[in-house]
Amino acid sequence: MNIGEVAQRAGLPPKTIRYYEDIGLIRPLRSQNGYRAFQENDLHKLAFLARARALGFTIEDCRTLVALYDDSTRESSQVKRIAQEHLGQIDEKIALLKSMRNTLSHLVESCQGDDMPDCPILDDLSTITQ
Amino acid sequence: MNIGEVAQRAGLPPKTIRYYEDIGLIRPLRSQNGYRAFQENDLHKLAFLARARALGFTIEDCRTLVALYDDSTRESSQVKRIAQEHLGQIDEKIALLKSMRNTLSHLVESCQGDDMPDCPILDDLSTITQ
DNA sequence: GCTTGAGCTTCCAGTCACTGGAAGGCATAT
DNA sequence: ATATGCCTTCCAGTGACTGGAAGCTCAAGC
Repeated sequence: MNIGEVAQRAGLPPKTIRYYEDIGLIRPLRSQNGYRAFQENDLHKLAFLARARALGFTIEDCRTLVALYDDSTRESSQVKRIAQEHLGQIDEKIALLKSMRNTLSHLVESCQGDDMPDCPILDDLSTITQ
Repeated sequence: MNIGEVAQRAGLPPKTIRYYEDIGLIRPLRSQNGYRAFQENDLHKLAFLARARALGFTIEDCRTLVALYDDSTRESSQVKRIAQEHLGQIDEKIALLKSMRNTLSHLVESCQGDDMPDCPILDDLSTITQ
């Protein structure tokens, strides 16, 4: 498979796949013409990466996960721990966004939104909070 | 005020304040010794920026908001519109994270997390979803 | 056989919003 | 005179790509 096909099937842009090779996440073979020659295994790894990234795992998480994926002697507890840590990070992000949402929606509600310059949003934002 | 004090009071690292000057968000005066000489107005703007960034507005949003802040002939509807758009983006991010959380927590629950290599998390991740 | 166009290659630069570190000047206290 | 701490600029790096240029390869059409 050339990069175009594998990109299609894994759901990643070719640029990203080249980047993943650059940083050592995958090591596709090369054809005689210099083209990358992807095997089934590469495709699965790339699909893996696409899905893990979509779930918000960092590239470094992915590096560990791919290594575990390749390692037949892994313990599933290792994978579970990484996933749980990530779940915790997602929860933190959600909490932060909810708090931001809360503050901002109060501000938006309090603003007239007319042709006058008075704006509680700007007033609040420029307040120094010691 | 020197940069250290203003950093303290606005709640931003000095490095970030210099960066904000670099990209033209603020234009502090200079003392004869070359130090930045911040006025009250600069302080308020920096507090504004700190808070807006903490609420997740992009730098470009901030640029617009600061311009409106400086513009006494602004209409509050302009500010409200930007805030509402941002609120929508926050909602999108929350929805995305919740969906990620959902998928991931199902995976985590289905994984034994023992010393065996079998791991539904890895199995799922490597599945090609057409 | 020649051309055209798509697809592939590498390499360099840019994105966003900082952050770290080096090298050196300035201010104040001892 | 020196030590310290704050200030300055400049350069480089982060994470995870993304865009674009210049050039090679391949398959199809004439």
